[in-house]
Amino acid sequence: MKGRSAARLEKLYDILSQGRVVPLREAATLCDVSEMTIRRDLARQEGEQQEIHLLGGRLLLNGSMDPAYDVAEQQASRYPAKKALCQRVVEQIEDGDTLFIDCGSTLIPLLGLLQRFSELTVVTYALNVANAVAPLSNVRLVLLGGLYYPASQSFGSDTIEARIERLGINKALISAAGVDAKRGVSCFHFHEVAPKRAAIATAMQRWLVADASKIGVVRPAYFAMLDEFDALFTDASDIALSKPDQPSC
Amino acid sequence: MKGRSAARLEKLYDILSQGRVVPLREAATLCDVSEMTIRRDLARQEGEQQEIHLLGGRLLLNGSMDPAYDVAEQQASRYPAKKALCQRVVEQIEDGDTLFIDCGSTLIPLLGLLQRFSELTVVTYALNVANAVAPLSNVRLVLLGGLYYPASQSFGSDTIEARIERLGINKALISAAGVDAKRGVSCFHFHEVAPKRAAIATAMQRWLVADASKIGVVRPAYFAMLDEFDALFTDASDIALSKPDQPSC
DNA sequence: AGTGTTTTGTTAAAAAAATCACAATAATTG
DNA sequence: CAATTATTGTGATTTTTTTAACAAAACACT
Repeated sequence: MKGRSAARLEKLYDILSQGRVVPLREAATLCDVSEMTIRRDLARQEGEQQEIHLLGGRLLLNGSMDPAYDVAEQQASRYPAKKALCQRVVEQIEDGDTLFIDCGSTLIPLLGLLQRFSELTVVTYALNVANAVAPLSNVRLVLLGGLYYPASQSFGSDTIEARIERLGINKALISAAGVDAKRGVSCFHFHEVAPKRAAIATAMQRWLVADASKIGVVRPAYFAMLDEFDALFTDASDIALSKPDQPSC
Repeated sequence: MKGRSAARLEKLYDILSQGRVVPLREAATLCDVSEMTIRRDLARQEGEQQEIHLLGGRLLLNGSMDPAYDVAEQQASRYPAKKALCQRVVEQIEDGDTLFIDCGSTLIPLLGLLQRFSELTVVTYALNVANAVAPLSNVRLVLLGGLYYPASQSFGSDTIEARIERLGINKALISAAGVDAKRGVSCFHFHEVAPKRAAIATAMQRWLVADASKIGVVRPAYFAMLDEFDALFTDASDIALSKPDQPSC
């Protein structure tokens, strides 16, 4: 029936699960069959869930092949501005810091820059942030869990405030979807309010990071006023800040 | 000089480091240049360290592209066995269930099979489980956070027990690294004991899922005895089970 | 502005990979 | 053992990806 095919797939899976990428040629030689047979084996498994993928004549295991990435599109908007912002932010981070990192796309470019430090702790409630930080061996990761909200790729819970307050956070890096000098700082999703407020309340330093497109904008959920922050990182120049003493760049 | 090119590479790197695979087309659109330019960018980086690879018209980050693999080291991951196990397990799952899903590789093949249900809730403390479940729109995801342990891709915390006990878990799917009829069920990492025990204590049904390679094996951390489970899913036949009344297959 | 350099886009050619169709082989069954 | 069925290999076809070459545009510098 499918014994032969399954046996080959198992063999290939075992090799691939060691983090290797195997050319189709090698796979065929290894299993002592033709390339066509391997192709057919791979097509057969497609019934359930695609496990082994054939990409450019090479077999690889990695999942998440779906090009259904809305994250990339979001990042496309004002990406250079966000990147530049993050570069300025990272200069203010010190070795050994415990950082609270907010959800959203603004702070994503920062995470790759954390490799330069020898030791850090990152606290977050966002799944994409956790995934970007998890491979970094120099960063201790604390993920605040709860119910998953796909729209913001983050978690919410009624105990998240209490859990954040137990953590010794040095610097809270807060992002926002809207920043208005008079009305305050806002975001899209209400479940984000609790963790943001808790981080602001607990952290020794609170930094607001928002590119120019957020300035003067108001979103559904207010979570803070501007003067609750110690610094505002932005590439906008036209906002009247009420804190001239702190480095607002 | 290399400002333009480097900026694009950085941008792509940031997107790719979120575990995505980006088609060359999309990359070109995203950077607002032609595909050829992206190709040239990628060729340029080859001087230093090969970071972004182009495979079959898709960009991916993963390293170890060298096909110089040792055939000799074929460690059996027993993937087909695990997959077959999971297929038997999924048959016992019902629509609307709230499932606790343990960490490790045993239960990973199950997650893709959850698409066939119309509505489920998955509770887990494993990052890889969360990532596999997050894209499923029919599954409500609850991730129990804490400090991240890379070795098991899971989280640990001193409050995880209390948080699990608040959840109404229908079926707890527990995996193990060792199953011994006399000595009990064990795992590698001590931080896994608390969530496992809490799930066993809370859940209405407890299922142990372990392939044959785990039977008769003992690992550092015991977390339960065999008779604490309502069912044992395994492909081994030689273990003397103490529960003949329940469906042990 | 004008020259030389670098960067980029377009086109065409080459190479590689994926698909298809059919023959050959091996396994299964009555 | 013959007949049927399933599985596999080979070669041709189509598609896609990669490479190469050249022209246009942007940039730097005098």
